[in-house]
Amino acid sequence: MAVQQPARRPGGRTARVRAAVHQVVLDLLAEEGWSDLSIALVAERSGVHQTTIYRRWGTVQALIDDVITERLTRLSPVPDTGTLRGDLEEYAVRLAEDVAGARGALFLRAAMLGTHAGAAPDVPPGATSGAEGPAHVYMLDRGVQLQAMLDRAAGRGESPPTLLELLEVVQAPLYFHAAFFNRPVGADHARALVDRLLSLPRA
Amino acid sequence: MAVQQPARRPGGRTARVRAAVHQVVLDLLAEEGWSDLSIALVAERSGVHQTTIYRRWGTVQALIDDVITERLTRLSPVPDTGTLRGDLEEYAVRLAEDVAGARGALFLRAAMLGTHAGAAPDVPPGATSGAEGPAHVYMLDRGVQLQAMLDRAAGRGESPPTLLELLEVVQAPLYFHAAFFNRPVGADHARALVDRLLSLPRA
DNA sequence: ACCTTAAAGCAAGAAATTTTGCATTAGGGT
DNA sequence: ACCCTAATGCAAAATTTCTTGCTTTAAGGT
Repeated sequence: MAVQQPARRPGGRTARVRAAVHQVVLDLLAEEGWSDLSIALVAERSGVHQTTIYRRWGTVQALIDDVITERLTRLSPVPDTGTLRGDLEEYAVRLAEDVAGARGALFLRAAMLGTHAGAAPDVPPGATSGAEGPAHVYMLDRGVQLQAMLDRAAGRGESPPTLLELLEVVQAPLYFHAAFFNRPVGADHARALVDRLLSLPRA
Repeated sequence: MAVQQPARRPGGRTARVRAAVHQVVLDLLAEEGWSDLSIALVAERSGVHQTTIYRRWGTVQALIDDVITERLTRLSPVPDTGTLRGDLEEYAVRLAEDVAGARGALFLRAAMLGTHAGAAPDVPPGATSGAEGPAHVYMLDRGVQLQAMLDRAAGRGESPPTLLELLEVVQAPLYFHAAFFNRPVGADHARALVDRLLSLPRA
């Protein structure tokens, strides 16, 4: 028989506590700002004891990272409209919206910091593996999904750009706007980026 | 006669203290990581008393921001090679180098966080003015410099891209690579971005 | 050289943040 | 239903972070 695992219990109360804490973190990120987010505050608002938060997440950074990762991962799936341009435009416009609001910028900043140097002391699940983690986990997942979207287009006989081109021409500018300027990016501009992408010289 | 100013004294010792602190922050950012940077540590290493750091900068964030801003501002000036392509390529390659190294990524992250919600309690100079500061100060300065570079090209009869295009097509991707993937960006790739920029349809 | 006082140093204390040992609650398997 | 124990709650203590009042040092002007 296999080695007896410590028998985790992710259900019931644990799940509720997790949800409550996550919710409060999201609220606080949105309303307060960024630096006013302390474990003490989250504990008070959520009714979850400080000790629990310290034991489960360890640091504010790890907590934020957990929240952000879940949030980003559960973001609306990549579109499948039937045409390459349709998919790209929907993706770009949605990304622009997500990332534009005051909330989006916060998420971006948080994501940028996340999952790097210090991992939580107690939580093995998403533990940072290597020293120089190549990227934020979210990016990898999303990359795979986007590649699938491009592959679908190729399967239909269209000639899609590469994933790198998509990231560089559409995603990077949107992130850039959100991160360094607080100005929102309109749907029209997002579509202009897609135009630019589609008019790149095909390899 | 004018109102008697408090008569600042930025010289001598003050300057030395500032330099010492800045140097230590740079070292710590480079060697340790990001989260291990505490005022206590900076004080100990620099030989400057904690109290001084608290009074001059107030928070770690403000301190980092000050260091980063100075560092970025003093970055090599925008090039002036005599041709648009030359300027752009030199700029792109240098930016890629600056931003690529382990240090560059840290700077980027720090800059991204900097100058937003909480300003230092005691330091009027670079105080965050509005509620929703449009961008990092550095970005504005650099934007002006880059615009001048583009204007020079226009003055020579070349037809340069807009500043927005330059930022979106060259700068954003470079930042994106540095921020979300730790992979360095080679000079060749940087130049490819310039090619892409220059082959955009002219307005 | 000699004042004046901004800026830095120092030490004590206040206020947070984080840890720890034990009691209590409630999953989840039998 | 019952048991075992992971997960949480609780309170006290340890630790770190930040503030405050006062003293000392040294710019920078005369």
